[in-house]
Amino acid sequence: MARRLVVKNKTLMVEGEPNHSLYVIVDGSFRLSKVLEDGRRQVTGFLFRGDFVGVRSTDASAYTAEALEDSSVCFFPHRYLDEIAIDAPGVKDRLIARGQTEYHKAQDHIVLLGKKTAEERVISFIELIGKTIGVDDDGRRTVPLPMPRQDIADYLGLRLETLSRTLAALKQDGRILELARHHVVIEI
Amino acid sequence: MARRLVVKNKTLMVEGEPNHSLYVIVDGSFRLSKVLEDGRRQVTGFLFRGDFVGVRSTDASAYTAEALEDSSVCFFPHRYLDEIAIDAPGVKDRLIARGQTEYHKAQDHIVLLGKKTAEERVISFIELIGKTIGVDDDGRRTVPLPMPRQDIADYLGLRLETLSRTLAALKQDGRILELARHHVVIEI
DNA sequence: CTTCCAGTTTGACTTACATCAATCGTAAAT
DNA sequence: ATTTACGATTGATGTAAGTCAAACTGGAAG
Repeated sequence: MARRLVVKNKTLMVEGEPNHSLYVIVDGSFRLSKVLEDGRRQVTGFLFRGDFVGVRSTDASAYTAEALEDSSVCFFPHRYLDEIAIDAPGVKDRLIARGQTEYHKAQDHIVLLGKKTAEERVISFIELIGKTIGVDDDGRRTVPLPMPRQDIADYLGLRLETLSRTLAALKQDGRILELARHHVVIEI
Repeated sequence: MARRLVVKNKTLMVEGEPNHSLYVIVDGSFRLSKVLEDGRRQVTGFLFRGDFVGVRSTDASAYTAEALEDSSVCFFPHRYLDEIAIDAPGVKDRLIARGQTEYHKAQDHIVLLGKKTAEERVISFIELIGKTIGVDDDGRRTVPLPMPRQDIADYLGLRLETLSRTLAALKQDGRILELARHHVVIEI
């Protein structure tokens, strides 16, 4: 099981370029994104400790994966993975299960983008990140936001000004207890 | 390989209810959707001949799958599928590959909802459906639209009035050659 | 400690799409 | 052949979010 360190803003995988390894995030966080020809960027997801990326070998990755902070990953070249799978039959079942999990997350993202208002999107986002990497203490949950506002806006399909105003409004009426650049605190 | 007929508007699988079979669409078409508690509905995808649904056994399906027209499917209960997979080792690889394909389609949908204008969404939709079930003839592609306008609007994250106006505008400036309830014709 | 500056927030104004409300078209029922 | 009814279209108006622009902030560098 080889390890690799990925420093902040470096890519693990680039949209359109080949990738022949499966990665598991051991520590840190990543942003997944796709860009349209004219440069508009959509952030399609964030990865944290325990998440997978690169489940299939491909000559043209569907998205770019970039480190939001200095991070470390485990990687398995697919050609070795096939050998492992022969000895450990459960591996493929777990890859299928993982793929379904990712697909279901994508579907939730689709619902968020298709049907929710700006306020609902921001609340859903905080809850989503909070569930994954939030830290609970005394009825309060501190939700780290390792990504810049522009990334959150691009994930939520909002302009960053709208995101900023929405966060301010949520703080204003007490639905966010504490609001800072790299974290928010909410009630559980 | 058991067959099953599904008449128009009947469900193959219901959000929140258990499902223990893998289905392959043999003929016809299906709509995948999820609803929020307040009834807002997001159509997350459409399935056509050759598509899979129900890749994993689950006690709570992530979405509802309904027939857009009288359709037929092949189904494999997962408990039999495991036996098949032992004899045919390639099966699981194909399921993993199929899962990735679905995930990539979901990512394209996310980009559409997050970054595209109403006009771009409608054009992307027609091209997407056209690639899958369009019929080409003499430089023209007839794209069947087996689903009602409301389904298309819910897929594109638009109101149906906006969809209708956008289609009319595309017809107006010749980007759609022919526009009818159940099909459009475009240049290839 | 002070300056710098990218990231963020706030303000003023605009717009794309939503909403509300008729009206139209067409395929099925009488 | 006429009526019905539901899906689709069109029209008038409203609004959430976008755009453009200026001001603020807090960590990094000197």
